[in-house]
Amino acid sequence: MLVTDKALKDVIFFSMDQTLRGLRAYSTKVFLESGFDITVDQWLVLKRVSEGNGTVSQTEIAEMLDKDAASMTRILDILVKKDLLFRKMSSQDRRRFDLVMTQKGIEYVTALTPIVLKLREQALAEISDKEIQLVRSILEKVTHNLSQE
Amino acid sequence: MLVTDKALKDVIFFSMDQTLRGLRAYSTKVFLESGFDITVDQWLVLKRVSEGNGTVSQTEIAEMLDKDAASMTRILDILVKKDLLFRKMSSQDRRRFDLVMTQKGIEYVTALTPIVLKLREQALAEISDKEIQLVRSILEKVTHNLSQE
DNA sequence: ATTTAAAATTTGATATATCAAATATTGTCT
DNA sequence: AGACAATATTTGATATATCAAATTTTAAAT
Repeated sequence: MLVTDKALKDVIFFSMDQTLRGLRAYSTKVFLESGFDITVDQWLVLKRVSEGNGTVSQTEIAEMLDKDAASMTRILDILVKKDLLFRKMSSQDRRRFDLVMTQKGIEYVTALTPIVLKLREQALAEISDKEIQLVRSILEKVTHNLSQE
Repeated sequence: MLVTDKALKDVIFFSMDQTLRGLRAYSTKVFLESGFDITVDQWLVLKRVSEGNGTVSQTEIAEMLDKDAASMTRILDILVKKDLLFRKMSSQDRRRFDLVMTQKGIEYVTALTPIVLKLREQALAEISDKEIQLVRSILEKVTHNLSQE
């Protein structure tokens, strides 16, 4: 039974995208209001760098975040320009850079981490772990469905 | 009880984003392999135009798709350049353009509509309507949670 | 009828994603 | 050692998103 055309609002992927865009916009706004001029993507990168301070390369961060190497170069350029981290050439492998936090970068991570946790809590209020698990299993099914031939 | 830091893969919003990006990339690939050089965003716009052929403005399409007017201008520029639609000045309101399909645009929509339905079916295989409803209700909760103060 | 406010579209600036091509450096193979 | 493949990063082109400012036209208010 071929489903006929649906209104966009009934397409679950459209709703997902809308919700995510809303969360992204809201988070950026909260960051800004808290005094931190940083986007969500920049935050994700900064946080991963801070977790492996001085030991992770651009490629490694890109893999963790499922991002393109080219995007990573550009996001890092911005974080460097904002004086939140810097590139240090690896002594073992001169192709790669180890990413190192600046003092300001560390302050950002220290201050933003609890803010991000609170944001997440707010977004997931009244939603049980069981429900989240269900959503996760559905996402996994979708990914699996697309990888099949 | 303040949740401590989580690995990214355990953050449900990250997983959602990953799944959506995968679906988007897969769809674009299928479009291309089917002989249609069009992105998912361009498709969404073209489809909405076709549904109100000659009677909808840029702002109206932008609202339906929850997009910025500036983005809409640029996506339409591309669709015009690809000869899939054109802008016709409205006789009632000279500020606005009515969007009109070209023959080629109509052919694209005719051919792509069943492809998109099949993609959606594939992505949602083995997922029940009940599960989709649950995901939808959770997305609504999230959106609601963010709009509260 | 003027002034003023609102609406539709565009444009410029900045951020991000993806793909392909280019560079520099390592690793591997024989 | 020398050739060739693989890896890390960068750069250019194109697509999209968001914000702010500008333009044109219409609507509203006095």
